[in-house]
Amino acid sequence: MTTTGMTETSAEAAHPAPVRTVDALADSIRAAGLKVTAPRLAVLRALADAPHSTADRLFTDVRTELPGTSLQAVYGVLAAFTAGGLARKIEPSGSAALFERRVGDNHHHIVCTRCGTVRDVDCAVGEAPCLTPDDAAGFAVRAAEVTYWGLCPACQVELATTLTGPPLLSNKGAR
Amino acid sequence: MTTTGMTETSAEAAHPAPVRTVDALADSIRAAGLKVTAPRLAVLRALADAPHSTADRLFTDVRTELPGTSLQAVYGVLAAFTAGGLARKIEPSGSAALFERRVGDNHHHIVCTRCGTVRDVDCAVGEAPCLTPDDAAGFAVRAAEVTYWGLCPACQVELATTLTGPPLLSNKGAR
DNA sequence: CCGTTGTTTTGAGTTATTCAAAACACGCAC
DNA sequence: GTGCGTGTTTTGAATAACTCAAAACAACGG
Repeated sequence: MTTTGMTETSAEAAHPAPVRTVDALADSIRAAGLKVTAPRLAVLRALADAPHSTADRLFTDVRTELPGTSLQAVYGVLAAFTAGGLARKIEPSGSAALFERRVGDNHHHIVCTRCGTVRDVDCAVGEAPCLTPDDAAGFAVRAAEVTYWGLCPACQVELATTLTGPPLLSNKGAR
Repeated sequence: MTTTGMTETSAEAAHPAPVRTVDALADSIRAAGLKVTAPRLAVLRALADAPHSTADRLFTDVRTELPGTSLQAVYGVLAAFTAGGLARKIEPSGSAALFERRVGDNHHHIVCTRCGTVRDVDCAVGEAPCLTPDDAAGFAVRAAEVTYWGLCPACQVELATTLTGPPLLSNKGAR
């Protein structure tokens, strides 16, 4: 655990309400051309509950409902999901990879520099956003990824009140 | 070296011509409030020669002119440079951290999904670019970082001619 | 129900990076 | 110029986050 918890606490409804019933989850897994298995269902549900989670966090979550699961299984499931378009992998600088159920929309992320919390941010520029740099140096651009860095509301408050300014970035498991 | 050569071959003049004379390099190090040492000079010069290099690549480069240098020293130097505003660290998904001499301007990067080459891209939207998302979810935004993904000119050619397609370097968000 | 093929477990390896203690050296004071 | 204090670098080792591979296992089409 190099950096922070980089996860969401709980009630973190994504814009499109995430599917949670077992059969709905199973359906989306099947729809991605994958076999439906217990670990996959568990990971997908954990992902619905806590977007922007690390593999490790998902592993812990999954273990509570499916104790026999291995970490490698979680990595495998996430790789399959990512390849199948069921999930998206993001890798903010300084943190382990985070996963979220992919919405197909192209949204971006804002990361708190202090506590590591991640939130979704809709693309300001509409559909294909910053997708066209002025000079792409001859590259055929396929995708653009924007990461915003800043202070989350909670950390703003903490910094404002706590004039005794100690922490700043890389605080431990402050969930 | 998990991925590819994530570096620049050679003649890769950054927009503002990089400083290369020993005393100029020394000056900028001093200006950052750091002691001038041989490893630091070597790393800074290597960085001028090959922007977007990994610590390991810089280590190799530095070794040719300063054989006694340790990898940890390079990491230390880069950390000091980054903290002192002499260099910038970028971490494209799937690759080790890359370093470049920071220009203070806010430019972004385009990464080839096939060979890993990185180029600078000026911000299309002017000074403070995509810095203001519509809804920042209450975050105090401090910075925005854009990463473009696509095919570099060379790889476009290779893919076009080599119809025998054994391509693709663990392709990222190619959607 | 059965076999095939895709998954998961088990066990081990790798890479990029960080930590810590001791040797060293830059550059200011004298 | 020389000595010294503090910042650097070397040396040595540890860690986090993944990845690889072989064997056990289980979905699901027939």
